[in-house]
Amino acid sequence: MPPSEEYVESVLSLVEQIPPGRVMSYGAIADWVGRGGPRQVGAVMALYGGGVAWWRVVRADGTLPDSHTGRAREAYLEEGTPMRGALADRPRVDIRRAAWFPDAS
DNA sequence: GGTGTGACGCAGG
DNA sequence: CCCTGCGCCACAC
Repeated sequence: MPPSEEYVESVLSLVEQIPPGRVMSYGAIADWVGRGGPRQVGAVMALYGGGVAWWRVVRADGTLPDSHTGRAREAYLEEGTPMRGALADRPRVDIRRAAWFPDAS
């Protein structure tokens, strides 16, 4: 069984609010929606994240899933997302500068 | 009930 | 920087 429709909606709608150049971690999203955990958020993104800015959802340490690092780099360059080692083969978002929360614009 | 599995998180070594 | 181990939530077997 896939996650409930409401849960999927609450997660995706939150992801859609993340401004360009900013990111949220799986755990932060889970805390904000108040249901499930980081792994549930990850499951939602894996199944239904294709329609949103999935590259703005990263791990708490700023890294991304290996399969997405390559495709995300171009988006990061365009949006000017703060990164560490932008030119390295393993790009890493500077989570401390790029982290975003709904109430903090 | 028990076990395994994840687009995870965090503390240790 | 690397690798482990354990906690975590929900689900499938």
